[in-house]
Amino acid sequence: MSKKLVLIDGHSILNRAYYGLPDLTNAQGLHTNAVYGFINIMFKILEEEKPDYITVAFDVHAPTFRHKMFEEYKGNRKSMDEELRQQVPLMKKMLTAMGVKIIELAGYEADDLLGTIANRAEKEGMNVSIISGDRDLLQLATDKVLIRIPKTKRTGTEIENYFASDVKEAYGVTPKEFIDVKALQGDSSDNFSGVPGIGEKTAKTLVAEYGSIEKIHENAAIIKPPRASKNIVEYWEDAVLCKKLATILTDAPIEYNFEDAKIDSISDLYTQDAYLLCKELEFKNLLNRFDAKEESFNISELIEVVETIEKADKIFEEIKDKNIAFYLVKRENNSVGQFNQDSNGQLGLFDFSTDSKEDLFGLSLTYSKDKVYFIEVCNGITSDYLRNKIKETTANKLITRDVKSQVKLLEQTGVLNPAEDFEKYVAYRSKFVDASIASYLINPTIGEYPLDDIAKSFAGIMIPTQKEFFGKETIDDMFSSNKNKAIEYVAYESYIPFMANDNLIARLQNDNMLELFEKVEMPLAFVLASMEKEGIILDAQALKEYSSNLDEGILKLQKSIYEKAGEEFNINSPKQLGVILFEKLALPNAKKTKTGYSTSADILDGLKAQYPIVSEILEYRQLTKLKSTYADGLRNYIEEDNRVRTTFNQTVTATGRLSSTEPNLQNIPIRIELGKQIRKVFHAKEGYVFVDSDYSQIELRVLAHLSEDEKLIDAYKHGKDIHRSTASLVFGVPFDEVTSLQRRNAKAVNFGIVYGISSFGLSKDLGISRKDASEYIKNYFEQYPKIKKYLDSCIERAKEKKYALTMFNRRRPMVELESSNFMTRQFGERVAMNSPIQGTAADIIKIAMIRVHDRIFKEKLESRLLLQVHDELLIEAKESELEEVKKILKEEMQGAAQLSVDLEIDTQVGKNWYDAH
DNA sequence: TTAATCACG
DNA sequence: ACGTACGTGATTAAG
Repeated sequence: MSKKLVLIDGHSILNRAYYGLPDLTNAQGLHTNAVYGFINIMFKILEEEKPDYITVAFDVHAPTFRHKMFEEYKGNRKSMDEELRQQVPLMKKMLTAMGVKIIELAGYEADDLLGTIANRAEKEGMNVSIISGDRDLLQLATDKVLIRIPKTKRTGTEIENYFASDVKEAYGVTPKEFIDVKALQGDSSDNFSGVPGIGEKTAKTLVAEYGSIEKIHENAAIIKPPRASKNIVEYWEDAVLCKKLATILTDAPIEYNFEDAKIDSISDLYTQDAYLLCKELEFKNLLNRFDAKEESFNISELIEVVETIEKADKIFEEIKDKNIAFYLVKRENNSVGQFNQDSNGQLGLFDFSTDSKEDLFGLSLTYSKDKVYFIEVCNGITSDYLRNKIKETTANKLITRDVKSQVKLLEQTGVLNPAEDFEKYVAYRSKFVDASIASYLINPTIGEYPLDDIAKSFAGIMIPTQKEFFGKETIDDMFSSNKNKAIEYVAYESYIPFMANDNLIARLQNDNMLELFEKVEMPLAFVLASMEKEGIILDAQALKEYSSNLDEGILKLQKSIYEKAGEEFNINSPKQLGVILFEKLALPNAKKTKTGYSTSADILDGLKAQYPIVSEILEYRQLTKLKSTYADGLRNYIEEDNRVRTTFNQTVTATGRLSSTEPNLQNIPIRIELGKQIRKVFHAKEGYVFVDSDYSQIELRVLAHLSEDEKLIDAYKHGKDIHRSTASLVFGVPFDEVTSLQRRNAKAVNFGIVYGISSFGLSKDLGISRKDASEYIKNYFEQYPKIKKYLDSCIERAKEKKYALTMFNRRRPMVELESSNFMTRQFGERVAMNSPIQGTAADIIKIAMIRVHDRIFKEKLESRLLLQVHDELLIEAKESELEEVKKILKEEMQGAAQLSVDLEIDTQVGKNWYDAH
């Protein structure tokens, strides 16, 4: 049987894959989509054809012979995207790792090499498949050489196949004649124009009839249409050149030995090197193909289930000052309780009733690389026994994942009270290492750090994702349906952090973030655990009344809007609303979004003065927002002790800020009075008051410090109104004569500076022309030259280092700055300016939180930190401790960082959050 | 699940 | 000529 050769047009397929797939990047920010797509196409072909030989041809970047001839024609050939360019060497590396033969030759395009090798192979009696996205290659088709063009469709990759007969059938000309067609017709992508007046159709007809441009030329006198007849003579020299350009060489002087391209089976490609590279590039799906090659890692061989207290005791005794990794496995159903539903299906109060005294399934414990213990809650091994053993252990480090949840489980019964022995608490706290927080610091732009990612990136171990492992089952389900499998997964929970630890710490050290990790993020997790456990009182009754009051207004507005619209529709649907406003009522200034008209507040704002229906819609939106998100939304989170407990997420934001979910207590209304009223339902418990402190303009102060701009520093040192001071400088008026409009504009400029200013953004915010906005910015930078210099340096440094940096060495990887897309690059520049400022402010308040929290415990106070809202801390303070708490907030918030300007805070006290802010 | 909108710093 | 302010999360509609 004849042998089979697969030839791949490297750049063409890489290009196809690049444009056919969404942008993919790995944790290091390498773009990988083209490589990924290429490999998928290649394996699909290989599996289908099972060839004996495989070779990939690439263009050489130096100008090639044919390319040189094109040069004058190809002046505007589009340069390759940076994201794609980066992937060319990566692709070659991957192919080399897989042992796939690569050919390239200076002076020749990949086409020429493909043509040449195909020609030689055919002469040796082989069958050849050429894989390319480029139809020019159709000229190479014969009855032994198959041209295959992959098309990426929604349903997957489909491939068009052409032997010589198929070319004839599809295009009406033979492969050789195909060249002549192209010579006449020209090629816009290669940018040569062919013979004027001859397009696709005429070219095909003529070539089909006469067979070549030479024959057409000979018969020029009699061919139709007349303009073709005339032009073929007039532009004959061009036509000849075009034919030469369009002809793919089949005799390039390439050294090539078929034996070098030989593969015995597809599995030859699954090498260890390729495996490691796929792992580095995070090609998860591809890794499955390597299963056979991979030395299989099977955790079940390492697991020992411990079911007696004697054995458990012995294990804990063995631990001296080793590192251990642990993970307490919670019973979801029992420990959390559940919401009751009322007759309307509304979620109501929280039910804490539970059948079992035990809230844990057990403890997953690792302290060496070849053993994982699962100590099960049974036979006298209680949940509290496990908690106490962890708390009392003399281990050096306590490695875990999601330390905040683990700490909350450990403190369930309040065994370790920081107030009892503060020093002991701090020593205990400093032992913890959280693998997810470490991963977050190393790359904060991912937002989630599942165990399988940590395993892959830092322990070099492939494990299933949680979803792959559990599917739709919960851990509780699995413990009852397939206990061994459940134990297998929770074994990973301690084993992976244990195995990843050294790499994580080394990486943090290498990136100068070990101090940030140990002194800020890890202690902060304990502070957050305490805050989450405390919760905050919400008055459900008051909330209900507030909601009913909103209902009245909403109904009224709804009725009036329907009347003015002349029909009933869903006001909440931007789609329906857009049609009513901009089609039925024909309002001006319609702006399109992807799906219809934009009905956002900034569009509607411009129309509300002329159209009463618009202001009613805006008001309706306000009221329904307040009702659904806040009045009714918050009510569902009230637990039976009247408190709401948010979750603070420490590993989501790219800048280092916290976020708050379920419910989000960082976006409670304040800007509009009606919304602000909601804060009255957040109140302090009996005998306590709220003390609320917020940093005054922390981001601008951070900017003053980082930029060392004397004028800004000076203004703060003299306690000047900063926006007025900016207005005075930017608009060139004496400080005392600044108008309120000037001050407002200056304030917007100051905000803009922090966001990474653009004239467009500023003009939109202020409703002024872009020209005026540019003028403001220009003046600003003239007055504050060091700020300009500083912001420029942020971009420069980010470009050089590929990350932005805060004062406390927090990093934000920056991939946008290298983008080929203008918009993305601009965004990258704004981010490079904003991240150090927003991030440093985030660092400072985190430090402040730890200091405040620790002072409270050191002084054995009963006041507690409840909430953080980016630049604000809310404390529930015992009335008798009020003065001390105010003192603590002032000292610890102001002392959190030493800047060249003082950190100032504003503090207010009140029985509820409305009065305290 | 995604897009649009709007609440906060 | 491009088409944007930085960082979040919840709700709703609609595919």
